Amino acid sequence: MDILSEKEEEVLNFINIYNKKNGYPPTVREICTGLNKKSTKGIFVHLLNLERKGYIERLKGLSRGIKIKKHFKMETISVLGNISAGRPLISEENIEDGFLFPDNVEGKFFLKVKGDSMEGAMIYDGDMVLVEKSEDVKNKDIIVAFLNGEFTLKRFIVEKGKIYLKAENPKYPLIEIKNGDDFQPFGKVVGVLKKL
Amino acid sequence: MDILSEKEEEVLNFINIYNKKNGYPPTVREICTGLNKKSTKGIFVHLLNLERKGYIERLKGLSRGIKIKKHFKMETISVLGNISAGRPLISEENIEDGFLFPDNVEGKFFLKVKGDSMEGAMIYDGDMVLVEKSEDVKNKDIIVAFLNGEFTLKRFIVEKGKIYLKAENPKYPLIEIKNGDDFQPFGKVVGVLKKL
DNA sequence: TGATAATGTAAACAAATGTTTACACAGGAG
DNA sequence: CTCCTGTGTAAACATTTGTTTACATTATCA
Repeated sequence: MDILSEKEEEVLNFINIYNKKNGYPPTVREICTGLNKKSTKGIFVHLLNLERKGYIERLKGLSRGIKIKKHFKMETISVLGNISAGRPLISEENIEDGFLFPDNVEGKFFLKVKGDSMEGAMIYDGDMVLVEKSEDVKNKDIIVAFLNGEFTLKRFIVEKGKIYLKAENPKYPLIEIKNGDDFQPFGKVVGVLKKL
Repeated sequence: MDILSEKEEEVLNFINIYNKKNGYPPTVREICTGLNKKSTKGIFVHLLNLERKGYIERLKGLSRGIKIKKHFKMETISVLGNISAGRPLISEENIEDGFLFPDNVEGKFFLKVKGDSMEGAMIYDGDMVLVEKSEDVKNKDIIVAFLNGEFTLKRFIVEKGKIYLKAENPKYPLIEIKNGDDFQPFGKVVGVLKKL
């Protein structure tokens, strides 16, 4: 990735902070006043450079049309279950197999765990698992998957050409994925959040 | 809080989803096309109502000047340590007493724990504690505090009129806060995120 | 030093966008 | 039915804002 000039760095940083504070990106003029510039020209050039170097994306012509590329953005993670007004994105209808399941959020998000099937992996009832949406799961990952009409949280096991879903609790049987099964990995668990 | 009409609910929801997906709020016209309306008038009225009822804040005249009030917004939490370009908000200078410490984020955020002083509370080296910024801490809360020039993570204990900071590990002594101490609670730990 | 690039000021232009006006239509309340 | 409210279309208007042009200033470097 191309290196940034001091000014470009300053601009990128300002956008990041502004975004964080206000919930939307600044206009070119807002960046100017924020950085004590009297003309938009310089900032405009910096924005072009930041785009050329791959740090941001510009939606040409649109107001506040600045998107900081994922890697250079202060990261945020969606927290579910907090939509208390409007038609909830996480509704009762989306509770499948003990999980609160989102239907609209990209990237990482939390799911609330119900049940004791993963206690062996230190994941307990009421914990929030941090899931990274991805269909590319590897052997021994703990994954969220869609299996025969239900969502489930299990460890993904590949052994001797066979695929298994394993609960980390001896109470529950090992599940083998067979040819006729409707199996679709949804994402992998990358963290566990315990509420205190 | 005033109740919303079906249409208003629809608009609020659209804004929330749009915001989540794009990182900035929609324009009035974008809401229109999103909800299959050919005129901006209806949506504009809904926005006025949403503001009057306290669900959103409007920055009059500004493009994309819609802020969803905290309680009605899909919540996001800041994750530190991911600022990999620009002048980092979390810099080496901010690592105090084993914590990555933010200097710019409001509300809740994660701090990375270094050390074993809170193992008794299931908080281990490398975990991320979710901290809610607040100077109002209660007895037995696990808190982040500034004590005599350093930040520290301890359990806050009030007993017989005395204040103590207690490490959840017998290796470390109980600390009593005395009159001359420079003690300032910074926030309370409301969760622990373990990376898998 | 002098050339060149980077950065900035000032001003103008065009597009995007918030806001308003005029009017239409449907449904409910009196 | 008639009035009122909520919602909508269509169109115009004013401001905000991205973009461009012309030129000045500053920094860098051979």
